[in-house]
Amino acid sequence: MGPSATNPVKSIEAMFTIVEALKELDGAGVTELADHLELPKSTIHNYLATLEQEEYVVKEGTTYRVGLRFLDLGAYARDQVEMFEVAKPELEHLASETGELANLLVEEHGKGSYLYRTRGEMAVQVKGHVGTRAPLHSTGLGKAILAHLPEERVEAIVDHHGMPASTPETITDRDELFDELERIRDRGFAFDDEERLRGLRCVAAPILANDDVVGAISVSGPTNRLRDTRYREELPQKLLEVQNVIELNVTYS
Amino acid sequence: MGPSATNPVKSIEAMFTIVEALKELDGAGVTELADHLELPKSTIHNYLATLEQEEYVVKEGTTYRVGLRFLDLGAYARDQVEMFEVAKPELEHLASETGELANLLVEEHGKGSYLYRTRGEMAVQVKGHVGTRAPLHSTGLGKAILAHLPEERVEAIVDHHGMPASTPETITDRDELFDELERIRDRGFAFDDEERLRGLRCVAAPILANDDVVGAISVSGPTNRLRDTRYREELPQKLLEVQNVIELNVTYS
DNA sequence: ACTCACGTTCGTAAATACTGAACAGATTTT
DNA sequence: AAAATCTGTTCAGTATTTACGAACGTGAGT
Repeated sequence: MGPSATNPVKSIEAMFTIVEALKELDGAGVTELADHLELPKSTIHNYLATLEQEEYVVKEGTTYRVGLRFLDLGAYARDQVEMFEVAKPELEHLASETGELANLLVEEHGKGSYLYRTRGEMAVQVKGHVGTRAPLHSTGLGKAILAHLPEERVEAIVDHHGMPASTPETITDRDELFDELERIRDRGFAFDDEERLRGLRCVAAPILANDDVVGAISVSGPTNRLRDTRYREELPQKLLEVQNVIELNVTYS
Repeated sequence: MGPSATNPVKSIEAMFTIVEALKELDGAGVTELADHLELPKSTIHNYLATLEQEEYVVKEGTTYRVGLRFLDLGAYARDQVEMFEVAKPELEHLASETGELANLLVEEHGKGSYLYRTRGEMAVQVKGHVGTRAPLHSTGLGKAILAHLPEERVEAIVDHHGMPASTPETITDRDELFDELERIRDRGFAFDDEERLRGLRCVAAPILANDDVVGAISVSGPTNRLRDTRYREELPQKLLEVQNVIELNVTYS
């Protein structure tokens, strides 16, 4: 799962530490970053100057910021996911029909990456932007994916990432997770009842292409609006219709 | 414009060369990349292994691909641009009202970065994804931005990037560009008559916040559909309405 | 069974990145 | 107005680290 390089290029590790700190701090100056990371000013300066030269970081006066060039690479990576272009309009349809938030997630390095999120009329304000990574075991989307991954991969993922609780409802027991995954396989879709965020429910379905999971889609909204038959039947049905359309278009293209 | 670091970290330069090659080749193996970049296999291997360890590159069997983690940084950088959230729904409105392609561009490092593109019913198929970078002098969006940048910055940008022709219509003469920029300032918006792509016309307007350009919006479509009063009056008017809404929301927020 | 292509490991020579101290601007304090 | 204190930046030497070729391991194809 977490393959560490035998001869890692340390400068690259350091660089990402710096860029991620720059993100965390919402931009920072040389001194501020040096203090934060406990590294010499001159070192930080060299890295930032290099990153600016490569145009991956922007310098505004005395503060450095994460640059848009990462969006070039990131959006490229997203477009490489075949399903994305097909799923996008379908999710928009789903969001506007349900009025809630519709999501698309894919697995990478044992975590989930949101490829797309689109809001319906009444949708909750989303916290994480596109590209955000989330644990698989504590989201409906993630569970839908795990349910269709080979068992040894699921084992490996859980071994490596653990099962940290996001809310009191998060599944933190291994056996319980495997039971849940079986239920999801039987049922064809997953529920997420405040397992990731308090007050947020979610219905999710996997996207399969030739028996391989390529991602998952979901609709999420506040618990008080997602309940009874709307939560249990209506939304799942709408979701499965969209799932079907996407799968058809992905498989034959 | 192109500030080269005094003590650049060469490994970082090399890393981006490798990642960008990986993008260009749409994923590649160690040997293929080594041949392409004329570097030893073992070197490439160390870089890719490091990038994978940091989860910025994905390994599928024997080929390495640009990973979605770049999307995390990229989407973050995009969300940092205040105007983005405000402009997004307005552009969607613009696209659906005109049926054409609506765009949002900001300047960074003397180039334009597309932050958002959304298609109306009849919109041309876009070639570049979000995040793509384009020259400023040869696009309507770019010219709209240049027109409101301090003259010395425009000089510096042109000095550094030159004025390469994309089509026969591209402005390649410095004086001609400055004349055009003045026309754009007087008029309040820019035309792009196949200067970037043959057969594609475009109307663009700057977004100003406290007299500073923060970006530009546009509508673009095929020349045969964008002509006469639709091109000269209708679209500009719609564009300026949207510009107005965005500027109001950006300035007071 | 052999070959060929691939990715990977390893040890070392040589390049280079890291560092603290000194420098240069800006801004704030006195 | 001078001084103190921020800021980012430069510099040069050493010690680390990277880059490299050759050898290795693995799997596919013949």
